[in-house]
Amino acid sequence: MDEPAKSPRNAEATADRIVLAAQKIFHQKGYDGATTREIADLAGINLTLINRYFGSKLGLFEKAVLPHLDLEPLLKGTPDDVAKRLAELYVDTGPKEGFDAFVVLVRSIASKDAGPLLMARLQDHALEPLMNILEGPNKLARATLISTQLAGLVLRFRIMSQLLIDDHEQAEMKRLLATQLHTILAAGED
Amino acid sequence: MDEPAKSPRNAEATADRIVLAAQKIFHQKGYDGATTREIADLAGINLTLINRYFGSKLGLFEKAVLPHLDLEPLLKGTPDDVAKRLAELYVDTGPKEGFDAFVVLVRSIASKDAGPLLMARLQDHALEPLMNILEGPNKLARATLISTQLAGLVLRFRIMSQLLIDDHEQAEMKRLLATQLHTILAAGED
DNA sequence: AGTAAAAGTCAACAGCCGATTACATAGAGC
DNA sequence: GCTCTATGTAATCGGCTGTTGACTTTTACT
Repeated sequence: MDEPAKSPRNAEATADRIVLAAQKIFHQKGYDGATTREIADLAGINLTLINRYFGSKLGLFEKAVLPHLDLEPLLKGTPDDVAKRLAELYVDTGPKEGFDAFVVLVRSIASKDAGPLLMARLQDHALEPLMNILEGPNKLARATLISTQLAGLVLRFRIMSQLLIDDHEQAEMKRLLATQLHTILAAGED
Repeated sequence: MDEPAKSPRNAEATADRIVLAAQKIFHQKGYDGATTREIADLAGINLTLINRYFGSKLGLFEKAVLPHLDLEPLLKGTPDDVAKRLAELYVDTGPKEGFDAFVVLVRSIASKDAGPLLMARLQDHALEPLMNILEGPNKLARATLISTQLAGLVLRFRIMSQLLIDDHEQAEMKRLLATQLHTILAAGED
């Protein structure tokens, strides 16, 4: 049960531990709810190292969370592929452990400090990629309706996840969602 | 531009002023971001009256916000009516002034104190009413997909509302959304 | 071995927050 | 007019937060 032998005086490794701990705490409590002391404790490092390595709490947030707020990796393939992948991924009643940047987004959107950063990032790395894979007319309207549906699903299944769901209902939900997404994604196809 | 002549020593009127101010501040900053001092200043009353009349900040939140978190009034009429009404209401790029309980919800969902109250209330006064107006099978799945879409739209148009939208795109969005909602709402009709 | 820089530690500051206690004032009923 | 109570005010407490400056320890290099 010894400590993991904290490799001696390695700045890079220390910064990594801080980032890992920050992701976990930001995920659980959002930006405002997270405290630098709690992050430091979880990382097993001294509080002041956060400011030394990242300048400020907000600087740490930018390094630990913002880069992972990106929808693009999920949008490869045909409209069919994308619709099924998103349905499978976002209708998920599984355990909520780990780190999810979109959960952090919803839990931090009201923050005076982190909110503006999140909105700008979402614009460039969620709505834009979504518009770029669409064919046909009304790209903005269609991309918006998809992104809002996904945002709502994050809220429902990854934040308000206490309400359990029957397996059959869950399967039906995935089917309905995939159909809904496909309708919008393929609206411009022949 | 005088003050509204604070009627002398009227407890009920004072409590009302506090509620009004609380709604405005909670709307703007969410539960954690709002401070009792700011609410008291806006209401033009002494800070301690909040605790006297409502017990605590959370008590004020329960009286000022929770009762307005109710989807039922919007669900009257035929599926056609409901779909068009929701599309018109939730795809709205208008000014974000006033008080909207669903905005408060999204901005407070991460709060350790207010979060649980909001989740319970949403379950009883949003998902339940939605399920009750549905005919046919898979009520939970369909009601969930509608509620998540609406939640996402709140986030997009009432919180991340800085991005303006072309009139044509907005009209198209309403049309698409109404179709989408109607498909789910009327899934059990003949 | 000696030195200088990097890495880590310690103590504390200044500010804000919700809540409480004790005190002052006005109004209603007799 | 007096008193009791409801209403409003002032001062402050204890706690938490992000951040900073001064100090100590380790590592790398000559």
